[in-house]
Amino acid sequence: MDSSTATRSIVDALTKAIVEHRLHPGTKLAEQKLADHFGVSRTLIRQALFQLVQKRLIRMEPARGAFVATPSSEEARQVFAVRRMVEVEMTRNFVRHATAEQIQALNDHVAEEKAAVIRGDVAGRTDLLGDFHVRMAELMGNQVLAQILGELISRCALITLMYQSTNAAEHSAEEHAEILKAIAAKDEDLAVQLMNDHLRHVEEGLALDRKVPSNDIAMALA
Amino acid sequence: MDSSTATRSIVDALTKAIVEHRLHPGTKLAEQKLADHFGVSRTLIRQALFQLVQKRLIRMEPARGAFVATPSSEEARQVFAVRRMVEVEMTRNFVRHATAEQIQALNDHVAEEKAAVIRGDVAGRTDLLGDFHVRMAELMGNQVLAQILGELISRCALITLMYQSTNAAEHSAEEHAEILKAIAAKDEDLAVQLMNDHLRHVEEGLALDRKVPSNDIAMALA
DNA sequence: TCGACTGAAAGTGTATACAATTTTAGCGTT
DNA sequence: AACGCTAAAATTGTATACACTTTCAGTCGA
Repeated sequence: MDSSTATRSIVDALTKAIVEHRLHPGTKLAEQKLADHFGVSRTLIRQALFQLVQKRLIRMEPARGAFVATPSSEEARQVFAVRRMVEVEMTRNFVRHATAEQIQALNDHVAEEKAAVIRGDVAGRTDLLGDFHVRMAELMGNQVLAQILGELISRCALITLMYQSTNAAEHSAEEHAEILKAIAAKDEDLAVQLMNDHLRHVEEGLALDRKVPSNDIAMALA
Repeated sequence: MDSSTATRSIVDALTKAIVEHRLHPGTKLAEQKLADHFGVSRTLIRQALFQLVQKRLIRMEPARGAFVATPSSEEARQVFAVRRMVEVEMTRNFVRHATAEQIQALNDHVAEEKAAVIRGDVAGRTDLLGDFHVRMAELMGNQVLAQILGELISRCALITLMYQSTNAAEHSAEEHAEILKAIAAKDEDLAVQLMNDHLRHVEEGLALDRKVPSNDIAMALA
């Protein structure tokens, strides 16, 4: 394992804070402050920060410290391109092998999504919308897939915060339901197409061409 | 970046050693020995080890230390399943957008592979065969894809060492050439199919059902 | 008022110290 | 000879120390 679970729990806490938008892109993560907050030494904080660097949720600049990542629009496009590649094929395989129980599990999940939408629970909604995709991977019994997809979706949470324009995510729950209907009908091509469209819609809801608000004066005025 | 490049170079050195089979699955990686070898303190070694855990090339057991990973056959199957998902779609996209220069670059690469095969350079061959897939991702300009695929392929190097039965990898260079021919002909479906077959062949060349030589007595006698 | 300089404060990067756990070696008993 | 017990050695996990870099506040000069 991560060896000590202490480091793991710090990673999880920071990941959650970043994904749930309680820590904004660009925010400085001072080691001593984090150490005080978690009640441990900088040693463990550093271990956690290095892991977050690998998950691309933060970046570290030499001698300057750690900052919540600010993914470029180019990186955003690449992340979505990979998601489409992975999830299109995942959907195809899922349609082929899914049992009634697995489809029911996803159905329950979509019901939760809709409930969160109705009660206006934005944080819960965002969480659940991402989990839908990871859940599918888990139901296929592929942990490797689930983990990779989970990381891609974490990055999408950051991307969404930085570039969100329209609230196109509003329709995501409905699109999930549509996808699921096609899966239940064992309509492989339709399910794949709907998943592809869904991911395209999410990406199109972002303003990836917009100039991103930057702290870098020189760049902002270039 | 990784902050200090020191840690990075240790990670790279260990990764290389594991992927090139100079460190065998299950080998204990004692921190002080590594520290002495690299001429740094345990601090940097630990940072490197944690990164290798995330890359799934080693595992760490609480209070017992780090060991070169011994992926299970189940994990092996999952890694290959993900590779097929990713690479099938990658190939499809590559066929659609590849320029003549990009195809030529892959052609050159396959030529190198064949040269390595002919001169009997096993280490170089293995390296090049994996790079073919990463190279395609890079040529598409998708760094995110290239990185994920690179990690999957590192894991495959470990898997191959543990489960290799036939030397089916002998044919890989030829299969790469076939795939490339289909790409050059812009035959999307054929290229995709050949890539799928190729990955299936590599997986079939492994003895994933064979009992893996285990140090765990209890398990070996179960 | 603005800008450049300077020294203190804060922060990062690496090494070392030390408690806690595991491994190893030795010894006696059966 | 095989087994179990015990003490020493080695190893890990976390905290701390310290050198070096960056940041910031205040001061001086234009």
